[in-house]
Amino acid sequence: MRPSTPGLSQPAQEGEKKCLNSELWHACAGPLVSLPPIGSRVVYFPQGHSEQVAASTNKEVDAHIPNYPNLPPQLICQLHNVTMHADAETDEVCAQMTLQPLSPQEQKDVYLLPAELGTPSKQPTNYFCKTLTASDTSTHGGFSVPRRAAEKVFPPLDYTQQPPAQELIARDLHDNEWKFRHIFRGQPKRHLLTTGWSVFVSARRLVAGDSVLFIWFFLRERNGWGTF
Amino acid sequence: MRPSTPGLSQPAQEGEKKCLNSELWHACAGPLVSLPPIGSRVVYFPQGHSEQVAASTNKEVDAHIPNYPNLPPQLICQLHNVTMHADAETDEVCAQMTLQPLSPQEQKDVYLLPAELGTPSKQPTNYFCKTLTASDTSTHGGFSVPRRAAEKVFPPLDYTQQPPAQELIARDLHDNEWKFRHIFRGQPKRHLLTTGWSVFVSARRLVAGDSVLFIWFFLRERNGWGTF
DNA sequence: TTGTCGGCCGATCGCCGACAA
DNA sequence: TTGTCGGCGATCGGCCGACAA
Repeated sequence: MRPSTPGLSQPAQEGEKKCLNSELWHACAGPLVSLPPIGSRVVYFPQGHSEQVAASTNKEVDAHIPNYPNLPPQLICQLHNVTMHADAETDEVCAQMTLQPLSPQEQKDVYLLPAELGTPSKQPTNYFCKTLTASDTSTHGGFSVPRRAAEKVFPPLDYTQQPPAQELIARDLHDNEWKFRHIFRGQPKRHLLTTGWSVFVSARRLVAGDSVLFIWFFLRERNGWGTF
Repeated sequence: MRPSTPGLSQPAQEGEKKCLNSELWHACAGPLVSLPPIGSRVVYFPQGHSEQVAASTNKEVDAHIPNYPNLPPQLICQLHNVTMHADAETDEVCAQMTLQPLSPQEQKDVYLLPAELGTPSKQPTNYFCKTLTASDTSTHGGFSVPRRAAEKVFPPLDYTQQPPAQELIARDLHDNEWKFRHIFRGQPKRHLLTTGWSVFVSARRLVAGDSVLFIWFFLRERNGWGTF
């Protein structure tokens, strides 16, 4: 979670769309990350923020990032806005917060409410994560869906058809839409994603070892070998 | 030409390689751009540099770029080093200069030599530039070489062969090597680049309307509709 | 002179079950 | 249960000259 420069913000998303993306965002961020509610008070550490920005942009602090020597080491602020973001390339998630410093008088005015301690993030239960194999990412075929995963998070197939198959429409963190043919075939029978899968692999430049996360019909992919 | 932060520099290239790249760099920069010789004195404008960096990085000056209010509007400097650069994606060229401010006494010590006025850049004559057509960039075929261009800048073909053909090895601004099959065929006869051309087009993500510039056996491509 | 196209052939893609780990 | 492979049909890439602008 990388809070960005105070004072810059983007319009918040609203309605059902926000709820859905919020769940996907939290699934990617993991159970240890919780966001404070809007209106609550938070502590801002200018020095830590400055160092973090320097580290993440590979620039020297003194050369490119202004530091304000007369700022106190920590500032009590009120949280005005939170927006969730994800890197277009890697799907790394971060949150952007608009903070307003409180005057000493304002700090005294309000007591720390228990609600401001932050609510633990709600983790989705209907999801599965798989590390991609060489066969999954090769151009030779599609994606092998682990059986329990398919039964848990995909819509049920009509097993009276031969073979049972359906079209899945998934949406990633950036609201891009992906279509996959989901089929149950072979001997022994197994779940596969065929048509549409290779487009996704090449578009997101996935390689063996990367992971994909499916939540209901939403998905994201993640680079590297990390686990949830 | 975008001079970068003073005080940062990279090792200069030497020998024949530098000469070749220097010529290619000047061909891309155009006839209006000339570089001052090393050791000469130049005037540095901190305010203009700061604004230019802000514009090119789309950031606000006051938010991310330190300005030094007690700097004079212009600084007489001595040029210690010049290195030529090109954007890895677009081949946009720029030069990086190491400048050292001169003390008032040092400024008096030397007279402005005529040599310091800068030598006009030497433009290559053996080159050609072509704006890519739909056929040039489609996957259906190769690249149509304008006849006069082929005769002027490509090595002469052996017309006793049937058809006359040869392998061209070209090197771009970044010292990447590209191989093309150059053939003279068809009715009426014309020069074409076939094998190897599509690899170049997809690697540099060229589309119709982009331009390519060939100099002897060296080449670069340029995005957009600009002309030389 | 050169941009676009149909023809054609080989390479690759991608869906299938076989098979074994 | 699922990762990899051979088989094979469909699609695409890319080289050719025809033709016209």
